[in-house]
Amino acid sequence: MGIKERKERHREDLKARILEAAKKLFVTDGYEATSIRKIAAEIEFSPTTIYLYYKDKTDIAYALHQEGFGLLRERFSALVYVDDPFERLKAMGKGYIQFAVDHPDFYELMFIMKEPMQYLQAHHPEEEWPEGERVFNGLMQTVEGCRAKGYFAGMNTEEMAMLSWSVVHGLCSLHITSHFKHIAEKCSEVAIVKQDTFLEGVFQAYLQLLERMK
Amino acid sequence: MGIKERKERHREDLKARILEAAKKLFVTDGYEATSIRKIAAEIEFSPTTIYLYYKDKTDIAYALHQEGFGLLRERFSALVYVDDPFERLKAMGKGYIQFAVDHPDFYELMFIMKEPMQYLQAHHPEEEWPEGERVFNGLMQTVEGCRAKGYFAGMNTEEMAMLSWSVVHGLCSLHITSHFKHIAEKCSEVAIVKQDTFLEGVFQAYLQLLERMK
DNA sequence: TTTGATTACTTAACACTGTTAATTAGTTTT
DNA sequence: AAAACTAATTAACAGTGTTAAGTAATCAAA
Repeated sequence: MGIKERKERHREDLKARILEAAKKLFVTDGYEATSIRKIAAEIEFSPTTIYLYYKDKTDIAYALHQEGFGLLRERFSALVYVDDPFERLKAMGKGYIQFAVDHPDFYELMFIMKEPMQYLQAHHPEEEWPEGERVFNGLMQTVEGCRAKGYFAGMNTEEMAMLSWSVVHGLCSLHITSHFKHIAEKCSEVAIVKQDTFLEGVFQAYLQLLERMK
Repeated sequence: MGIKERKERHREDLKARILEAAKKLFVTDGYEATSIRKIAAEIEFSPTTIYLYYKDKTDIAYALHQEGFGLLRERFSALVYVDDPFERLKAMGKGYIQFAVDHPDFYELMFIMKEPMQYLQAHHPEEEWPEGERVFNGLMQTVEGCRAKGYFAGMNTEEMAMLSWSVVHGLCSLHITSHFKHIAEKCSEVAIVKQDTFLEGVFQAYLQLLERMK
């Protein structure tokens, strides 16, 4: 029967198919609504089969978190051709925000939720979040490049990189959790029609601050 | 009609007792682990009784969210005596961060989780998050005061206030979700021993940026 | 005073959730 | 052919938020 054929088809990369199904449900319904049983139904397996390939739900969450970082790095990879470090820093910020707007669910899993980070701390205590470090190192290099060109005189590279991240993360985080919306609507009197325009505006204000740091 | 009033008082009392029990469980076990059944057990009532006083769990979440804003405003109320607006802006940032460190669970409910905001949007669509607006207005006034003293020339007040908020929220958010930790530990080579010191350091870096904006 | 309505609360149940133990079917190895 | 190993299953546990239906007690009107 067809059932047997299906079982034969992809048995080796069943782990990959589980993640694929999880991702599909996750991007449409969100993480909380993506249950083990729904994932199992999607790939037409028993719910408990999932546990033969993933330790628990946070394990899947971490795998999706990694997928998200793949998407983010893909976006950032285009920016290596921006020679001027300060221009690159600006472009990274813009790209980061755009990523959060385009993939709010992934962003949530990567930077807002506690789940994957707790999983990491519990199961890989020495590995220290490689995905995050990799991206952060890229940011640090760019900040370092800015300093070499005379920007951010007398400031610590790590702290400056962390500050840059905090600004854009603060914006993205408040945007996704819809805190931003409530405030932005109130400020609409000053010709701020669209929410994204305000988001962009605040980021531009930050760039103005940086611009004066040469 | 004295009886009716007494009954009403009793009713308000029970509603308050439910919230009190919820808060107790919430600060010790966190929001997710605070179940309706546990709250009910705490006040020795049936679980369904909760629903006679609160619409659903998000209703309780919003009430706790309001409690949190009470604590935050309490903290901010001491800062009205800081006359210089720029000093007050700095003090507000420091106070905000300290609040997040002292009450991470409340902070999460107020600024990180989607739940209470979604509840607000669903049940009070026109009220527009009064707690948030009230605090944000205080921030805007302070920024306006800074501008009056020559700071932030040529910059929009709303955007500048939003930027200030985003910076500290970004820091607090990444701190609470323990993203910060993983990065901070990596940067420990540069004599950054404690996590809070790094948190403070990044905030100081932001203040340095602002300082040069006069 | 008795009847009927209202109030405050409870019990029972639904439809889920993540997760584990025990069990079956199928394939290898001995 | 028997034993061992593997992959997937069924059944079950302990919990979740939430709703419908039922039960006592209290109140107002006849």
